[in-house]
Amino acid sequence: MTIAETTVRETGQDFIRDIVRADLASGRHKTIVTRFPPEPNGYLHIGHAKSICLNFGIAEEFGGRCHLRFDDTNPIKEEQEYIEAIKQDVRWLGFDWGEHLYHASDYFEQLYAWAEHLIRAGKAYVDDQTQEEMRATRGTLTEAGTESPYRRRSVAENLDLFRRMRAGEFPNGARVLRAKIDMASGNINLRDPVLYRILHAEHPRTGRAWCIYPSYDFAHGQSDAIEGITHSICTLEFEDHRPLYDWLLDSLPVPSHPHQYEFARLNLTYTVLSKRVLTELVRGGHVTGWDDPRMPTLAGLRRRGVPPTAIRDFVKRIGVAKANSIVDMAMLEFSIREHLNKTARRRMAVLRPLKVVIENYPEGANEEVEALNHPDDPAAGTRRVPFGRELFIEHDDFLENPPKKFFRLAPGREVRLRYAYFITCREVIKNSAGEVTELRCSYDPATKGGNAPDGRKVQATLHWVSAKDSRPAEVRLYNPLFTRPDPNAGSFAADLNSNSLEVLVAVRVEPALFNARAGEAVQFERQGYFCRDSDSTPERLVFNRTVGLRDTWAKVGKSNT
RNA sequence: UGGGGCGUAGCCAAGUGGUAAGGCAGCGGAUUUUGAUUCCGCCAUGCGGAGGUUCGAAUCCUCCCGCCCCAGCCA
Repeated sequence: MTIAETTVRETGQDFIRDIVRADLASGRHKTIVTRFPPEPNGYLHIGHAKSICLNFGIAEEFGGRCHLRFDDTNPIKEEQEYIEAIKQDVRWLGFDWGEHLYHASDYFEQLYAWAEHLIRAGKAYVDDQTQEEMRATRGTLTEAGTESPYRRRSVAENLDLFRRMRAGEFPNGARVLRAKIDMASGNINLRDPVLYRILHAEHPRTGRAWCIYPSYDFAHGQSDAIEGITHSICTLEFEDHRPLYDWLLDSLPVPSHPHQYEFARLNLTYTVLSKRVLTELVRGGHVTGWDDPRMPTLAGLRRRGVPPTAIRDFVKRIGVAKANSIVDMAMLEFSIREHLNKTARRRMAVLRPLKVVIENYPEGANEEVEALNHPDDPAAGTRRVPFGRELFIEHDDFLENPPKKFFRLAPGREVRLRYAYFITCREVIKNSAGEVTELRCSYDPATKGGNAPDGRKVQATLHWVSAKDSRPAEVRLYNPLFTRPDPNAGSFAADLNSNSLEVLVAVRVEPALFNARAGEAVQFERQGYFCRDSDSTPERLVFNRTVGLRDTWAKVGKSNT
């Protein structure tokens, strides 16, 4: 493959970018304008990240622009809190809408005028049927619907009624404005869809100015047209709304006629990406909030320590297509580890401490060893780590009766303490329950720094902390929120993982971690990537495990037992 | 049984008539003061199935099978 071809691949190749490229080449468009149009009724999640990266990414790559537009047409569900959170999350992901921040509600007056235009053209009418009557007359998937008795109202009567709807003369649900299309269409979206409904409700932006609100279908395409969007990209479930999208634009004196393209939304194993379910997880107290580190929300991923670049890399890797799919969580984890491996400073922390006393180490001696901050990046420098007669090592790193391929500490066996000395286990101390509580070891002063002058080798290198110089901390380990790779969104409660949070309260961390900054990723050597949680106080450090390291031994160990 | 889509490896995904990219996972091996990282190698005689067209088919045609979406005054 030539360098040129490689470059093309790197920019990301998918059917939408193919269309954009072709539209540019043919001169159909001079500049590309896309938009990311969230409804402010919840927090953004990683599925939205796919859409954000697609829309802003295309704008970036082709020298166009991408608008951030809040699709705020349903005041009952929307809140200002969500608007602010969404803006923060898009920025965090690394995208900038510049001056192009819009709201569908900015266009309410224009949209209203276009509704009257449709009425005058005989293409819309006020329907007095109840919601139940409308449902009954819509027909079914296989049978045509029947026309409303109000469908043949005069233009004058429709106009009068619609104006009175706007004026607030009628209660919620009394009447709607409907497009007059085709009650027998195979496409149910074309069976006289509702364009406006009466909603006496406070809107986060327009307050009480309106008591009728446009439906998604009436607002979306026209908003696109007003903003000069060239490519209106949405998910697959809107595919059969496209004929309606086009019908409206063709029927109205809009300034442009954008085109809608659909792609498959993201699904992730062991995860649910449905705003309804995420909202229920929060409201039902199954998680601590929208930013709970177990949540697939951008706020949750951020708090967990996932870098935005890892999310962008992940999105690039999964591609954009029209086939429904479920992406393996391992792909996301790979992108996170890949980024963190390059950037995170290395530190030592013992998650489940086991005391080690070095019997031949001088009582009361003070010593520090020099440790690398990053093994592959000399520029990251080194730090001093206090060593001492009493240490903690990981409980998992000792086994009294080690199986065949266990390389770590065992009675009589010698291992290396990273950056320090070789030690040998001399004695195992147990409590009355027979549990190992302490190890008595000896060290070889000649191995300082971690190498034996006589060239002898050890099979394992362990992380450790000094007992008196380390501090206690809390560590939160996260597991998937769901027990099944494909949890049922309809009855998610049954698939909830009761072990999604594991709290370790007796963790010991080295001094370099005492001042860890919130949001700064560190690697706890041999454990994984962590970051200080916002729950931390000066007295009590709390760390989140972002993701563990790949653990080949865990697999070997499992198949061994 | 209506309309709209989609089926390429365990999971994503390129491919648009010239003989199946890439990534993740997995499996071997080398290096290693993280059982990490890094590096090397392996992993679809096959593209939902059956026919057909063609010198040649994942790509074109026919029929069949499977999966997803649509019957909100949600988006």
